[in-house]
Amino acid sequence: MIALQPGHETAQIPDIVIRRLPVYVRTLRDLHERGISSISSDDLAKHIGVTAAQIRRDLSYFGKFGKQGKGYDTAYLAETIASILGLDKQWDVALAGLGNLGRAIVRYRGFADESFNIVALFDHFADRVGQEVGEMTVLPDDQITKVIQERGIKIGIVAGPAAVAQSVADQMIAGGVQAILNYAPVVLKVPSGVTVREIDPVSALQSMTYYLGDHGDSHLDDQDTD
Amino acid sequence: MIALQPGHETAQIPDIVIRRLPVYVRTLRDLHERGISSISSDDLAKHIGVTAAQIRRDLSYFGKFGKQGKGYDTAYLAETIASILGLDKQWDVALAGLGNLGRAIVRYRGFADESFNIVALFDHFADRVGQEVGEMTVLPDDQITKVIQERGIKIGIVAGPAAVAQSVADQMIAGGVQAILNYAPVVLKVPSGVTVREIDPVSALQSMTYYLGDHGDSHLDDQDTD
DNA sequence: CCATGTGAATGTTTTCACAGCT
DNA sequence: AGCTGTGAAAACATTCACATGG
Repeated sequence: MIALQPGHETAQIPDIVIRRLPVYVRTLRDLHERGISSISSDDLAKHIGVTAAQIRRDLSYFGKFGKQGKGYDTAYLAETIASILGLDKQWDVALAGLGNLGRAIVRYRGFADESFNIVALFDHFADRVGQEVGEMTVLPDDQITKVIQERGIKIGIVAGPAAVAQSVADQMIAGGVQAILNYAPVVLKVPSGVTVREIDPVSALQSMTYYLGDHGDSHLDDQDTD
Repeated sequence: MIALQPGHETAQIPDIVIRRLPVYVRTLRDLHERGISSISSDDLAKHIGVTAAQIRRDLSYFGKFGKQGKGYDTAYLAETIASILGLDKQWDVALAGLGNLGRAIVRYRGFADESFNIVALFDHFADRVGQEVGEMTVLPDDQITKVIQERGIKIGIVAGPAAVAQSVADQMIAGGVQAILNYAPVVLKVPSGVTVREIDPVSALQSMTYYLGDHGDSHLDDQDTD
């Protein structure tokens, strides 16, 4: 993790800015891989589908990364933002809930490639405990707190049904988890100091149907980042 | 779909409000099922994890649904909002991309329960074409436009890899799709009139790691609805 | 001359606070 | 007495527009 530049350490950075940074990293890495070593905020904005002013403003919270008249070095900026986010290390992740969704998440290679290793699996239901998934053994819920604490895991994924999601989250937090990715269709209550992001495809679909009616025109090119 | 009350037909309602409505519907239906027939904005806010003023303001875009001194009728409000969103009918959905993720989505019962039926499957890769998934035959990409048009499908799910996502989306849109749920880690370019919501768990995780560093305190109980 | 970084302006969203209805 | 619905205020986010530096 790099040091922020002087005058930036204490600024309170809006969460909405933080949520856009991963998309910048992904896009900049892609540009770099395609042989583009430098890019203006204008061109980057076109790739991402936001405004150039927004990119410049977002970056200004962290320092000065561009060269006037030239633009940004794609490789340097990608790895600088990645470092600000803490993506220059691998993070251990615990996952609870091994139904269809949980298994698909364990099989998914995208997390490991992007700084996250799922290293512990839990399930509420006895018939799943002891099963092997992705070379790991599924443990019972009552071990969540202990295992997370022992291994120093800071990130949890909740993939089980709504009815057990809060209890699982509570046990993860008791073990020291400070970030939860929640796939359950329920709003988790967490103490301050814990960040939650919801993955809610059903709500996403249900909100889009509004624009399929005879209401107002749709006209949004929404770029939700979750 | 119910008629909006007079004076509300033409108001331009913020998308951020629309995106919160599914959570209101879900919570109100749950309260109703648990035998709670009436609730104040204050109590509803506590259940959802937002402020009471926000709920009242959000609802005010659509009409007056409460009884002063009493609160809201849970069943009535749930079905009224559902109707505003267009959830009082089932919507046909086309899905492209039948890797692990796509198969998990087809198997997932949550969509069908919440107004969405996946009725057509497509894949770019020849070895998946012709396979049976969830009692449907996987069709090749070059049939996307035709089948969507013939069946009048308005909603698409893009579950394939980033490299083919834009091309698949373009073909869906050519067939008449106006709403896309995008699981691919790429920003889709779509014409005005088409709504896109991103499902991006990797970005969600990557943004939370920011708060696990020695930056500012985490303090957010984020309620992302996508 | 080009494109950043940023004050200032604008636009949007949330919250306050209370008049008014039941 | 309790709680809604909503003007007005405050907070927040985006965009403009330009001085500045390479």
